[in-house]
Amino acid sequence: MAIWDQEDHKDLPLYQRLYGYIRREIEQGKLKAGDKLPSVRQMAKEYEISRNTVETAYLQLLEEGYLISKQKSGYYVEHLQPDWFERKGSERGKAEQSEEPQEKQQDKQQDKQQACSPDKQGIERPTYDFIYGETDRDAFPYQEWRSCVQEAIRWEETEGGTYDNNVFGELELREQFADYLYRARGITCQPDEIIIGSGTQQLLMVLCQTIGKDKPVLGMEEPGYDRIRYVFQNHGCQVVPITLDTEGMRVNELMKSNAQLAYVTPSHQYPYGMVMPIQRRMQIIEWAKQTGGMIIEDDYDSEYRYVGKPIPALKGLDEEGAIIYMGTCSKLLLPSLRISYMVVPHQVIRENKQAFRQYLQTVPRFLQIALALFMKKGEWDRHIRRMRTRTKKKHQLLIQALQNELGEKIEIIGSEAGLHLLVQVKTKDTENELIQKALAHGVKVYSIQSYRTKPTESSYPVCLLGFGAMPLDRIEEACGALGRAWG
Amino acid sequence: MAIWDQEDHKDLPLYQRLYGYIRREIEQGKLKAGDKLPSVRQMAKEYEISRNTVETAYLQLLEEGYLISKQKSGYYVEHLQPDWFERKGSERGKAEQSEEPQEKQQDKQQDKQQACSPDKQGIERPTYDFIYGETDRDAFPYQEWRSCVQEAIRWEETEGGTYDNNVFGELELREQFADYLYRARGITCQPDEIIIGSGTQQLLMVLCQTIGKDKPVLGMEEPGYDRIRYVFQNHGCQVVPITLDTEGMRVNELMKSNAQLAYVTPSHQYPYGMVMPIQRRMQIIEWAKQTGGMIIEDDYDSEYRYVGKPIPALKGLDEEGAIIYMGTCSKLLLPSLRISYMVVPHQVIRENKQAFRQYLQTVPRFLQIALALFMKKGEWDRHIRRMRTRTKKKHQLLIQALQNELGEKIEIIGSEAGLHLLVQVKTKDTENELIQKALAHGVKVYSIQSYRTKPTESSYPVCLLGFGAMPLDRIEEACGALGRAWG
DNA sequence: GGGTATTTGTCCGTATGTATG
DNA sequence: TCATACATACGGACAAATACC
Repeated sequence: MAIWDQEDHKDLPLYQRLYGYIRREIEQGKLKAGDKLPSVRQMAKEYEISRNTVETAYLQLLEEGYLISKQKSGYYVEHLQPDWFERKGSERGKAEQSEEPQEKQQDKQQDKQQACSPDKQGIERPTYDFIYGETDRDAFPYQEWRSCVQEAIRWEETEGGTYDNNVFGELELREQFADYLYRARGITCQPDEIIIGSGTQQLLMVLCQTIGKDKPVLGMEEPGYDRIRYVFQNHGCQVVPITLDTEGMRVNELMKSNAQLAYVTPSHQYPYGMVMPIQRRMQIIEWAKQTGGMIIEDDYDSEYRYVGKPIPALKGLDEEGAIIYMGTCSKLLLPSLRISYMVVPHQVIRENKQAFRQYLQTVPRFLQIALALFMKKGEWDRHIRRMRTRTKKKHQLLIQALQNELGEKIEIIGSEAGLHLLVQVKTKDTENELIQKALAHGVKVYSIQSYRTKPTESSYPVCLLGFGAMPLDRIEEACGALGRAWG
Repeated sequence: MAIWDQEDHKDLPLYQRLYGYIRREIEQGKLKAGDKLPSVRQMAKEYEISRNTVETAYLQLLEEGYLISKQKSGYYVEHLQPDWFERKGSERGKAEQSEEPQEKQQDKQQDKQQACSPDKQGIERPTYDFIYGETDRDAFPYQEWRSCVQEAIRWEETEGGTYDNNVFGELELREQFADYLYRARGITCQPDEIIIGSGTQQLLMVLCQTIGKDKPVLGMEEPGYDRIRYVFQNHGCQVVPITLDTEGMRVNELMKSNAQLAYVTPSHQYPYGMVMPIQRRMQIIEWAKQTGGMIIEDDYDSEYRYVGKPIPALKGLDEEGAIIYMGTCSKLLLPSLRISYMVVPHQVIRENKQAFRQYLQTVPRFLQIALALFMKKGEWDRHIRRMRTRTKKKHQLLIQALQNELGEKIEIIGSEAGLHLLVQVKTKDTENELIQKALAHGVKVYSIQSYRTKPTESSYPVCLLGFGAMPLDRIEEACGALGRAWG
């Protein structure tokens, strides 16, 4: 692998990548005016590419004035006017500011409503929407899905007896989940420990109304997902915010609280994105052991990891049966499918069986069957692979584009996994101002204020950018607009 | 015969077989990271297939991250992440047995657990099952339903924008419900007063956590549906049982209680089946007016009425906005579809909008669209008529057969509507003995004990017979067996 | 160093069999 | 029976990358 190849788009033609590399070297001053480039033959040999490829790149640079060629001597870097790049940037900056005055009212309304996280009710559609929680519907294998659904309905018509109906969910699907969790997340569990439900909120409601009744104090990451917090609060739980450090939830704080339940996102904290390292994991399990508490692990994001090894679930370390694991199909398939699941330790199920059975299954049966078929046929695994490669590209491109456009002005937080990242902007603007400015340039980014129980003091404002639903080919444009908005 | 063809299923498409072959080669390490694959043309020539077939296979591998492509150079094997799908569930199969030899115990437990209503987990299937809550699947227009589902998925794929997602449910479906409620139930409401949810329990949970928070005392019919009562109780509501007379809930009792909420089934009380006459209806509305209380009207059964005029919903009389109406598709279509809805008065929605929005919609979107299509095409109305005549026949036959077989020994309660009736047996046997005797003759009938908060004193035992799912031509046989069991 | 032929990925339209209504 | 839609399979054409002389 060549040096100039590393960070670039793999799908560009060779000669263009080489061209881009050399151009950047020149623009960044690593190659100075008058420097001699390696000969075409040399370059070709070094990087094991054809001479013609090198030459095409050189010729393009020649045309654009980056190089000059001296006959029978070599290619040399041209003397550039010093402020050339700057001018290019500044002209663009001014051009597009005239767009503001339309949408202000709307957004003020929205702010009031924004007790809750991103609302999809927005009336006017921004040009670029970094929404979180939607998926890339183009990547979804609708064809296979349709055929699975068809097959499932047919199955229910002909073979689906009345009697197999199960409040925990269809056995076939629970078997598939158990198998997947073992293979991909390092969790060993039995199908009868799995409960299926239509969304994490709904499953948490069931938990609150069963095991949660005698555990009314919950420790939750601060900041953390508001829609989760509301569920607990609306059940009369006292939610104790536990702050974060770089390793995730501060278990020391948890220890000092009188919480009997803890809600954590160890694989990829929401929204900050840190991964809980092994020591901290041991520590929180130790907390559960000492206090008899239960841990709720929300693995909402697990399919998306881009660097390093996949992080096994916390649940994989659980030997005491103190962890309830929650997974979802919303991020991988379609959020509108409404299928989630949780793994509840045997003993907990046994002790609360009666309580769990009070609640009817909420996921349509044929849908469960359809998903089980989908998984059985390998479409699930296939889709994971597909989404991972697809999303990885977006992820890389987004980070690169952000750095190109805003460079030193921003810091990117939580960028190894998942479908979102945080951007901290080094500015005196408030978060709201940033969001408004972005919107004025047609870019919608999101606040994380509703994820906090207390407003932030100090430090620079932070915005959330979800890129799961953003088309690959619009990311650069979107970041360009963002650059103009904030630059 | 190609190599990659040997062991594979012959029925798979060519490109998928090639895809699977190459994938296995990579997973087994025969093709290593960085290896170059034969060019599309080479591969095509070698196996005598079209280039595009090869290309399709390569593209799929590309999407899923097994390969990377270098423009005009070739396809290469990607560096795989170490242990994502390595663990093929070999060990897992064995683990499953470690599970206690529980199956049998379970059922003994179950009898005790029957704090909850009929559980569909029963292992041995009785010859005749008067189960309640299932529908006649033979009557369901699967053909039309499949096509609606197909169309809905296709719609979501092509036109289903991200932005119309609505926590209350899809507008199209809410419009259809509003229209139906007006035509069939005498209810005038706006689509934006309707909230869709996956079952009455789930909708009640949302209610409990929103408007129910400051109304913690609920009056409920005694006896009444246990699964409803649990929801309220598990939310910390105090459930005050209000006894019945022949006109339904005794509103006088409700007046004397300090309830701020009342749960009623005025069209067809569950399980006793009486209809609340107009005077009583006025009375309960008056109660709401005086106390500022809210009424929850559960119209679970409304489509099935066999004698006299259809009874309009209580909600139709509501001028104060004090009634929340609940309807469901479980009884008419399939219970496993999990679609219900409620009509919440404008003012209540307004006052609690923020709270309602905390909860994501739980019914899959495509399913909502499918049902909306189903209704739009007139299939819903058609199906209602079909089911009504069909069920009416069953209903008449059942009553006649019961009287033939058991005549004076029994009294039939609540037999003008619905999908179930109660049979009171003039005997010294206990309810449990009756159920056991019936079961010994292959007939399963159900207890209503769990619907009471206090056990019955006095009077003869009562059993519940649901006939919605019982085939017409088996009713007489079933009653014959019941006659032998109890006669 | 230059020119040409070949290989390569990619995009296009088209024909066939099948399932559905 | 006919019409439609769809997945599958095929070959032509093009431009980029490479190989060869």
